Amino acid sequence: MPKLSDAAIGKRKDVIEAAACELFITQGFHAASMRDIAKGAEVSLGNLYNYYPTKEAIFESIINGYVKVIDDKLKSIFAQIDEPLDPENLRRLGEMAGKLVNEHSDFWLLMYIDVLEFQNRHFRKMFNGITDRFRKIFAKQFDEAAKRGDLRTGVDPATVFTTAYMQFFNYFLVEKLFGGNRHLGLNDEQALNCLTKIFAYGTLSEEKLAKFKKQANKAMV
Amino acid sequence: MPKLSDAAIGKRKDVIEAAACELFITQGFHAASMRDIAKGAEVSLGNLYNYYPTKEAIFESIINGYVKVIDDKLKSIFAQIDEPLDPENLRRLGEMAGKLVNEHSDFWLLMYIDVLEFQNRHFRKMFNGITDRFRKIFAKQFDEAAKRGDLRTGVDPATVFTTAYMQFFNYFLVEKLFGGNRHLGLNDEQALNCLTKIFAYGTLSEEKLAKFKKQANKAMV
DNA sequence: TAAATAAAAATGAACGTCCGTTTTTTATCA
DNA sequence: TGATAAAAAACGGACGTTCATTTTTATTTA
Repeated sequence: MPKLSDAAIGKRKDVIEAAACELFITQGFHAASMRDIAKGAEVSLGNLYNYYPTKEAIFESIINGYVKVIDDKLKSIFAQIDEPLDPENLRRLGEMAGKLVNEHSDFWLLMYIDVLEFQNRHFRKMFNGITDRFRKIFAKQFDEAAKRGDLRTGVDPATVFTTAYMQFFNYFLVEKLFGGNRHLGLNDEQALNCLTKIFAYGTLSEEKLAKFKKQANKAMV
Repeated sequence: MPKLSDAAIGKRKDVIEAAACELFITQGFHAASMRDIAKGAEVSLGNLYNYYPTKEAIFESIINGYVKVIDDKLKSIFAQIDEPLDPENLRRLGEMAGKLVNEHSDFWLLMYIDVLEFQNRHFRKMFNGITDRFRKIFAKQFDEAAKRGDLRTGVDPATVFTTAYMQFFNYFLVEKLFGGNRHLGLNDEQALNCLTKIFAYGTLSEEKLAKFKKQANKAMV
């Protein structure tokens, strides 16, 4: 048999990784067996080793692929946010965080596996210097907001944005994976409004808030 | 051999659970073997089954014990907070959350095991109705704060408090378990100040804030 | 065009080890 | 001695990985 095309190999790997991921996130890394992965991917046990040297290599490949997917989604989210400190945009950030969590909760389950079984070796970089990354992404907007005096004195826009970002993700993760079940006593819509409000009032200057109140939609205020 | 005293049995169980916990949190539930648990506890493999019917029973016993410990610590934390919406007290809540996370990160690792391998069966109750629990705990204070007009209009004190509570824990968990390493670009002290500030400004009425500013310590404003 | 070739891919049995649990044996002390 | 605890041995099965073998198919040859 001649060598398979890269595309064919890639396709097969996708099938294997989909099966493996499903097992990893439902039972953990060690509890998922190579036999079950093979069965799920409709590949023979031995053939798995033509595609990956070890079980851990499958795990790593899944993560690397997923990190790219999520990174891209995040980039597209940030690209949609022209004015990161505007309450309406903050709220949209929250909305999109919710969508991401609900559509890709696997990603965070893999992260918990990594925390537990690999000391978060594969995901550490996601949190490292996250504030500075936001500072770069929104450098222009943060700068202009500061010049305009949009922010309360002593408030660093990048830190605030990161805090809001983390809070949104944490809210939806608790709801989705930890059995929160309306843990704030609100539905998602209301919770988003509430969180956005806290961050808006918590970080914007009185002048900016006044401006915003004028044009705000009712649900927000 | 005569029957062991309950105290002796309890002591032995503590040793077994300590060894098991150590293994669970470093490698996950399935990767930790009964043989290693026995070795760690200096008990024979077979003898483990005189104390626990199954491996999962060990896990459950660890969790039940830990939940009690953490619940007690939380209760004592809340007992120290006479005025939950006062910025200084919010900050102290954050401090104590940090201490709890750093001293008992095992607890959250066990929670991640539970999320992964048991759909969070054993921990769900921790998040269920958490806001309403705070509403009860601080019923008097929230009521009086509302009467005094301490809060911005439309802000529910219990929700706000829960939000702050979650944010503090999440901050320290990211730092401790997810490789955050000053992910807000601040040290813990500064991060606490920043988070407290956001929540204070985000939720307190202008009058209350003015009052607070007068007597605030410098670091906070 | 059809058969032969050969390298790659796929297979599944086999390996040695370890798993959770059970059973049997031994030790202990009123 | 007799009940109980502890240790040891044994159980069947599952684990990740290896490997000799078979199957597959693009290319070469006739």
